[in-house]
Amino acid sequence: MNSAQQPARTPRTSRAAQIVAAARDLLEERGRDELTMRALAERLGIRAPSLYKHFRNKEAVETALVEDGLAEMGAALHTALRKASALDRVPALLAAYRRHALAHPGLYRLSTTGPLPREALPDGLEEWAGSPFFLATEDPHLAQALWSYAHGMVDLELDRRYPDGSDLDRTWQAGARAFTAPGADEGLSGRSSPKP
Amino acid sequence: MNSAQQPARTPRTSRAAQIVAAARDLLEERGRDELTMRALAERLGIRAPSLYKHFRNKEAVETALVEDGLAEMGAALHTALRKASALDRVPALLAAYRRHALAHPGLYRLSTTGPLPREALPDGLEEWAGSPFFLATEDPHLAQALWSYAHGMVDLELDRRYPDGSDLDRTWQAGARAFTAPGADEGLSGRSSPKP
DNA sequence: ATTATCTATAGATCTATAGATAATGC
DNA sequence: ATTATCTATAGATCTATAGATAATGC
Repeated sequence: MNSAQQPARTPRTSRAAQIVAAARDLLEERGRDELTMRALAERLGIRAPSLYKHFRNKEAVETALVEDGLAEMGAALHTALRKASALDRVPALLAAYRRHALAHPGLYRLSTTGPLPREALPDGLEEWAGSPFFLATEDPHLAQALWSYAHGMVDLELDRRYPDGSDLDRTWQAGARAFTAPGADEGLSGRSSPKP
Repeated sequence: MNSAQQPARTPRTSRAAQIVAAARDLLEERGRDELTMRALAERLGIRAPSLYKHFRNKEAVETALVEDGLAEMGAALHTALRKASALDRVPALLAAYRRHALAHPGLYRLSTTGPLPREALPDGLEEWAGSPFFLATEDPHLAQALWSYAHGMVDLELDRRYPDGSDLDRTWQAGARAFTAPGADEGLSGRSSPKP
């Protein structure tokens, strides 16, 4: 299981890094639909066609953002696990997941919605980002379920799907309890082992 | 808790119903971005401006689809609960949720993604559709967590975010076990009660 | 009479390429 | 020399309104 090093990142020229930074600001401030090549250029004080000297197309800009999103979420989760006591791994992981996602909702959405451009991402990044869930539980299927739970909570919270007055802190707690209850970890003893 | 009658639906002229049916086919066959007023008209053999005699705008067509999506998911879940034995409620509910969502992925996505047009939906429909989760567990917070789990699983499955070779049947089982493990239901005795 | 449809069109976008010009690095 | 930027523009869309014409219901 990959808990060690973060995989190597795709190199970026400094101009490309500036463009990605501006794209990210735009994404967080104005949302995904308004992340257009025109708006991005305008924010950088250049004309849209100039962007194409740095990125092949719009998708390449988005892929760079997805890469950042996965890497940063992975870093947040690995850090949370490292700091947690052995008994508190699941709640610590969930808290870090929620905090990170809500702090960067645009990037979270971009990197968790729709098809993942796996060919264009660094090898191992996706697995590394998800591996904390597999380190926090015994059974890999339970790990996938836990990850799905965290994603579902964040997704619904970002979309304001919970009724007004919901006490989401307590809902997160209830989920954490379910995933750590005695017996949650048991059952079919892990025959097949899904990866993150 | 609203487990009884499905709330009254918004009335539709027969032509409006045909338009919604065509919109739904388009949504399932070609996806959300390709659900345009032009494509919809073309599928019906008319010109796009004619649609505006039946729906105020595109959003109104989408709201009608969301209404159908919630009502049908609610019906599927209520039926599943009704048929399940008292001990099997959680797994039965999860199985029905998954089956229904995967059978109508376009509609599922449309009705669970982005802001919900609550003002334009029938009163009580959203609550009724979600109430089965609250009937399947004791603690309302656990119910919200269970709902979130189901949504997260479906969302990631539809987006093919699980690694190749994942045995999702077992992942669903692991989650169901977690939410029914002894102790999952316990903890803070329900002080505040979120609604579905 | 009323309703459904049509044509024509306004008004907004977007992504991306081609080729010219300005700025920078050796 | 090479790289970054610019202007100009092709080529696709979309949603929605206005006003004319055809179809339908009393």
